[in-house]
Amino acid sequence: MVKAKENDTKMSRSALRRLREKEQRFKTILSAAETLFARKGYNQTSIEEIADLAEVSIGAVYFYFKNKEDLLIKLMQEIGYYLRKLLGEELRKTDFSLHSLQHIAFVFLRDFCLSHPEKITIFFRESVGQSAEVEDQRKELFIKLTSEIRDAVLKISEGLGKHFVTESSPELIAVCIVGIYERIACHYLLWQDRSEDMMEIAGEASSFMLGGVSNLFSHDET
Amino acid sequence: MVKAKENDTKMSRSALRRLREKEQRFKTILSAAETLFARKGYNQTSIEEIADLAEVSIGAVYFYFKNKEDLLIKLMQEIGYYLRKLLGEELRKTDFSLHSLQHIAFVFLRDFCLSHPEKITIFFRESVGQSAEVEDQRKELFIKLTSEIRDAVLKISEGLGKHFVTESSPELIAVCIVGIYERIACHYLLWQDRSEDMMEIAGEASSFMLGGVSNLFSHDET
Amino acid sequence: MVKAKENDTKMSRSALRRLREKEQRFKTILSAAETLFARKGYNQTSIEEIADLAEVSIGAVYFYFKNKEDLLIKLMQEIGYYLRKLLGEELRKTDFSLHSLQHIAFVFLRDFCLSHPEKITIFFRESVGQSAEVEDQRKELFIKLTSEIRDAVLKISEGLGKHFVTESSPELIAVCIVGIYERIACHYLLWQDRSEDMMEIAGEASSFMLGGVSNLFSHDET
Amino acid sequence: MVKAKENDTKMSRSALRRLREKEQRFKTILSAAETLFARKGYNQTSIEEIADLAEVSIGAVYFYFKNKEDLLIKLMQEIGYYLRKLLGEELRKTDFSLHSLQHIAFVFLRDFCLSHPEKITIFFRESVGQSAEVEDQRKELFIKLTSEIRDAVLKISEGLGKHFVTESSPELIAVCIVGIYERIACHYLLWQDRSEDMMEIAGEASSFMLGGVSNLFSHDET
DNA sequence: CATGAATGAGTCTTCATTCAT
DNA sequence: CATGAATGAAGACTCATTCAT
Repeated sequence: MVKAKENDTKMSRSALRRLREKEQRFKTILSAAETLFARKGYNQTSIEEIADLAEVSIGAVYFYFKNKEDLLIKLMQEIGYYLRKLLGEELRKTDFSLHSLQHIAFVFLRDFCLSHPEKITIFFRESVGQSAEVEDQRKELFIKLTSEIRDAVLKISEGLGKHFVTESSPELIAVCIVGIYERIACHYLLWQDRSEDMMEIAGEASSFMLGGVSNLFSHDET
Repeated sequence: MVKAKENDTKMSRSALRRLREKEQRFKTILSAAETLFARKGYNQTSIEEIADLAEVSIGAVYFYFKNKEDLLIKLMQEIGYYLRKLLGEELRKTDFSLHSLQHIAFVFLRDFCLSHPEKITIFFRESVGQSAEVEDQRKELFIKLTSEIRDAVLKISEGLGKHFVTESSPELIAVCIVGIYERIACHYLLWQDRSEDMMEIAGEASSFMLGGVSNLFSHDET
Repeated sequence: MVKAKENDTKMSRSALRRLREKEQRFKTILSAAETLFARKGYNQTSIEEIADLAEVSIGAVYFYFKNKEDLLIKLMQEIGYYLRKLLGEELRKTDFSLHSLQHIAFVFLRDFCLSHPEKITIFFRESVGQSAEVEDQRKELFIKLTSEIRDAVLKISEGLGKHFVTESSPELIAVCIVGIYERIACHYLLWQDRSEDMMEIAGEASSFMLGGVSNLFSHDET
Repeated sequence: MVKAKENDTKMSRSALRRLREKEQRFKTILSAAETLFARKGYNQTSIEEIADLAEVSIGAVYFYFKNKEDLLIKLMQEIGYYLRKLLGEELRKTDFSLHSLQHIAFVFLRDFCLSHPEKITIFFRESVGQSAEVEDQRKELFIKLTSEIRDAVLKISEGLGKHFVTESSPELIAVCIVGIYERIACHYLLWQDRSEDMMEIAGEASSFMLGGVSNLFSHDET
């Protein structure tokens, strides 16, 4: 009995280790893909190159991922998960003032864009125009982000005791905010390397954003 | 002499006709590429399909265009030329009031996005992440658009006798405006088909934009 | 000694159980292969699928069978063994009249073809044109079957006190008989599903067969 | 006018030559595939090998044939066309006596099997068990052959003023005949090389066949 | 100039087989 | 013995591009 128990523990240990190793492999391959997709572009990267960088065989890539497209989709999911977790944490801490919107935008630029240039490259460039499935993934993530920002905007307005000019204003505001920060990331980080000026840019951008939001508050109360 | 002249005239006539035919061919092929790139995607479209749709031979495509990438670049140039002409005309008519900014945005959505869905598909999706050269073309167009908007914003501020908080504000404002309208086009036209609501959306979007611009006006002047 | 004996008995018991289990495993895997080869085709079936259906690991398949080809060969051997046992039993019961030939054919169609559609699929279709070794196996089985039928035909002719036109007639007769029943199985069972009409078909087929055999009896005696 | 006509003729000439060359290419590639499929087997032959033997590029193979399977299907069609033309000519010449059946069988063995060993290899071995589409092609050809023989048998019986035991007898007879000659071809040509004895075998085989046919004639007529 | 047949490098993908645990 | 992750050779197939006619 005792021995069996010991065996059990032993097996569970080695099984756990195997599981950990599998996850590690998965991550290593995904990370290699991320690096190469960002560096050379999705279409210009071959599975063989990914396998080489991850120091595994071609077959291993296909053991962990259905095909090349799957790598990109999984990468998008990971990016989406990371980004939404990051912003979600900030949203949860928020005091529902306009200031908190500024803070979230700031976090997006500093902790996502500046810290993970490969991720924005993939999200804003390499995942565009590849295939219907990837496009769906992209669209879904954008829509989720937009609706989360819309909800935050709505809550902030409630916190301020204000209404918007129309019912659909919060969504439009969210779309505008997403657009602003997407373009800032592309313009100042992917195209020009203005990393050092980013915090200054972020400041003005949040002024712009807040001006935009304020302008859609309804004035017909009290 | 006379004969030569006759010949000259003759040649010039047929030469002109040939020239016209050549231009026509060029346009037909480019138009076929536009249609297919927008419908099936750049990577999923083969030269043969383009030749078929344009009712020319594969060789003809290569006579008028260096390679497949060249088709996309020429298409981007055409789109860029068209868009800048469209916006340029509006900018020239402007009275340099904030209202004129609204008008330009309106024209962009109505006369470009709504009227040419294939063009925005190519510009905002199919031309992304393809190759360094296409990316450069995209970047260049974006930067030109941005700087034109920046100049307009600057002139408007001068017209209003106002300054911006920093010297780089006009550029940032332009980046934000471009971002807002790019995302609106993607979100409401490529992803959701909200063509009918577009004018309403345009109204709120311009409110947002104007609020953003106003918020970056410097307040330290008498 | 006693203890050793006890141990021996013990080992022999568990060894027997193990042996039984091993045989069971072997059969389970072979049966899974049979099912899948018949359903999806040999080339379209992967070892993994066989392992899955047999509820064993890929490694287990390779423990019991040298390689994929070996599975097919073992399957052919099993089919051959089964078929020859079936026909052999009938041949042993025979009274060496022409009637017994009829009976054997009948047994072939009813107890082999109708009862084991997967076996005829593999024997008449999936084992064809795969590899030299499989082809050899097929050939060997066909030749054994043919020579058994030849021997039966010979004995029957002796029983009837007749000779054949040439010495090689019995073999040719056997070849013809095998061909007739192979094609009947393919035509009426694999291609058309005429299972219900099979017994009627069998009747006429045996008339044909007997007519063929009779026609090769030599007439130059007494 | 005259010149135009000349030009026309010229173009038509070179166009014709091109057309001939295209057909030639097609045949060369198909012939290379036939040789290799028969020699090494369908699965063991790569497109590259076919291209090499035909002295064309891999791309050329794909220009003329949709894919590897298409090569096999086209080959089967060609074989089927050839075989049916061969037998059809004989059937047309027939005097609708039992003797003509013998003749057709003889032609099949001599002019098809003996003269085109690669064709029977592909038809009786390499086209078996490859894919649903190839199997359909095979089946269709077999069924056409069978029904042609059935019709011939029917006409012969009419010529002899005889009936068969059942309405479906002619079809069964055709199935048996096809089976007999298929197996003879496999047994004596593909497996054993009994080419020299073929004519002798053919003689006995036709005796067998005729015996079989006669045995299915109905006896209940005056 | 126009044609479209021909090229062949480049990639993805499969899967039988192995072997460390 | 059993497992199943890992291997990597092999092959089908694509398609942008060229060039002889």
